[in-house]
Amino acid sequence: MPDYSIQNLAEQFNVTPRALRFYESKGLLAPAKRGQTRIYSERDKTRLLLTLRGKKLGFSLEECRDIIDMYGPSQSSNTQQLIRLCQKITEHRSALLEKMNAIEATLKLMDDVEKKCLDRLMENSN
Amino acid sequence: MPDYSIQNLAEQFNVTPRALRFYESKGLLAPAKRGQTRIYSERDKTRLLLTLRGKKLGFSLEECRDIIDMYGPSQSSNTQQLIRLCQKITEHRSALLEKMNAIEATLKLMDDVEKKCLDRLMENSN
DNA sequence: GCTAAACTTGACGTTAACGTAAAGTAATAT
DNA sequence: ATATTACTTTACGTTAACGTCAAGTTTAGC
Repeated sequence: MPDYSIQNLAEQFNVTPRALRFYESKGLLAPAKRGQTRIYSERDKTRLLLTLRGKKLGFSLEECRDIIDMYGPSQSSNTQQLIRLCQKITEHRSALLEKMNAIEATLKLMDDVEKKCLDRLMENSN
Repeated sequence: MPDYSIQNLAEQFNVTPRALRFYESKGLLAPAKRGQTRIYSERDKTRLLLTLRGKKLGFSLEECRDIIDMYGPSQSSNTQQLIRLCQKITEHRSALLEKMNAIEATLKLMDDVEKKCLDRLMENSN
């Protein structure tokens, strides 16, 4: 199982080591340590991927952490918590669907603008 | 054509008057003024909608402004600028498509987690 | 054994997106 | 006429998400 240095992982995802330490301080990552030095596992890599994916969608780091923590192998066989998880998933899903709608609306708008734009370019080239 | 007070428009979109003034200071809105008082038109309302839509998708206010300004009735028959606009649309579109992919990936992940969650709930209820 | 490179932990600085409080004005109700 | 209410500007406060030093440690090469 391949492990990564902080610099290496940072480069893979095009972020700075500072960001990785910051994410750790916020509970998003929890790399192993050999002495003082951080060692990132595949699990950390996956969590980082999910974090950045969440960020791209406009979620805060705290939201990302909560979501990722829940989706992880929480192993909570506790019925109450399982139900909570299902509820959270439903909430989160509708938030994502709203964003989808926003994207689709924007894409449509952009298509219109692009058409008008191209039309004018045609006229101008006469 | 219906105009809106700052309070009214704010309520419609569930934001604060402070936010509207802030958006104005950033060049996103430009309401008319009767004396000191702001009067928001349909155009302002539309721009606000687009702003909030952009925000929901994780764009900064500055990005929102740039995008909205370009898509607006810029009336620039200037060929150079029309070409720039088309390029910007292409860029922006690929950014949106990336977000779509992120959403779809997350939705899939959530479906998986939900299934496992429901499976466990079934077991527990035995 | 020494230096340079890569790592570490503080700690303060910065930007974005507003919140909030102060102090004044303008319209409206009584 | 006055009090309340809704608006205004100005300005400082706040949170998130890091950037940017400063100062020390550990590892790798020679």
